[in-house]
Amino acid sequence: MTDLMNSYQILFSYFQQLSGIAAEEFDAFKDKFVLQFAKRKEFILQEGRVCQSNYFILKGSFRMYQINELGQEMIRYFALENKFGTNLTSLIEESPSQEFIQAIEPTTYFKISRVDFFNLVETSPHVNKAYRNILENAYITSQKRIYKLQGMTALDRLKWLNAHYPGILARIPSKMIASYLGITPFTLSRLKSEL
Amino acid sequence: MTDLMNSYQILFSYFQQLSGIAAEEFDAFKDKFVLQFAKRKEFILQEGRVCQSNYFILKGSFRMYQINELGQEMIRYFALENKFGTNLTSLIEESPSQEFIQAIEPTTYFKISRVDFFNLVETSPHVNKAYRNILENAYITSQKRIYKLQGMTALDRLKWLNAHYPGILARIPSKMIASYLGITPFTLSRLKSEL
DNA sequence: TCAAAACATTGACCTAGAGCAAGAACCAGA
DNA sequence: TCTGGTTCTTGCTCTAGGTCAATGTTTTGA
Repeated sequence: MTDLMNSYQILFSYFQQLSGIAAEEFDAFKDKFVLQFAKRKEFILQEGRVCQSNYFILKGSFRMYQINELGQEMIRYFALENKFGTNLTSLIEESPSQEFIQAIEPTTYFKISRVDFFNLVETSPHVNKAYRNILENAYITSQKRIYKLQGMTALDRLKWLNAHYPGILARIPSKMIASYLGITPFTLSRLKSEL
Repeated sequence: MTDLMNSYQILFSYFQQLSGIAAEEFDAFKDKFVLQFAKRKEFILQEGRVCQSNYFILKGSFRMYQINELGQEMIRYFALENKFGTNLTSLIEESPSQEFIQAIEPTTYFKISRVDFFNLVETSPHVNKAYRNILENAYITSQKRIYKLQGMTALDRLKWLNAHYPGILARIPSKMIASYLGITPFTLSRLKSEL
């Protein structure tokens, strides 16, 4: 099936860039990655459940978010095309997730189970290297986020987001952007006119 | 030298717990870790320089912080005893650090160069595993921090810090705690009476 | 041991951004 | 293509936490 072949090609390119893996090695494990589809607003992971898989977005987007004591959604991350995304904390610790993962748009993605994934990390030096890279980047991204969110005004944070993820304001609903930035949709609406 | 031996013992325990490494393997590379001392307020890393080493605290503490456009210090992390601490972003990317690392108290620590460290990560599966664990925890900690800092009131953040790092309020100067929590020392002073 | 400097507290203000209500514009799906 | 429900905007008001100034309290290093 051409579509699946093509999707594997995209995943292969991803691994190859991060680790220089050879096609033969990739072919040997690629079937651990299962192609999946999610409708708009479909939940991939519910709060309270242990995250069982790692996901690689082919087309569409996921959002990772929590709901706090006051019932407000707090978005931590938008997983866009060509990115792995999961609740790493839950996946690593096998602890109940405090996050939801939800498709924002109709989304095509690969899914690999925790067991298979960490097996690959342990047995394939190339996957190990790619995982290390994913972790390192996840960490770096989250550090940047801490520094950007703290100490900047809401307007500056918005400008930063816009510069860093061009086009995201057009693609993702404003209320989700607001949640990601830690401001209310009201404030965001007012700030957009100042951009 | 007893002191050095003892310090290696502590580092060995650390690695052993995370990876189950054997004493022989540890002994083969332990001399890559060099014992160092820093005076109170001594800088370990200056902003703008590429971070060259990873550090393991034996006694004392480091703080990692940035200075923003308005000249305010923003503390990201307190490295206490028995923890690795460095500017991972700069160390990994070999990019100029945007952070300072400074000893808060007189501090005894191990230092290992980037080259030696990543060599060990590549060649020793046990160190690789320990590094993975460090990265995973760094990531998890920073995720928690994002969720705690956003959406909680300043008082709740303070309570969280106090519960999570018992005794830190007595040990670390208030103005640093305030900076870590993203509030002013004035606000912290007022909040402490509400604890 | 003690002076100078750094740190902490408190009071009186001020402001960025929240909350809420009401209405307008925009979809998604049937 | 229409329609009912989301989403977005805008005005008004309110509050958590910031700023600044004045004063008291620790630290520390010579």
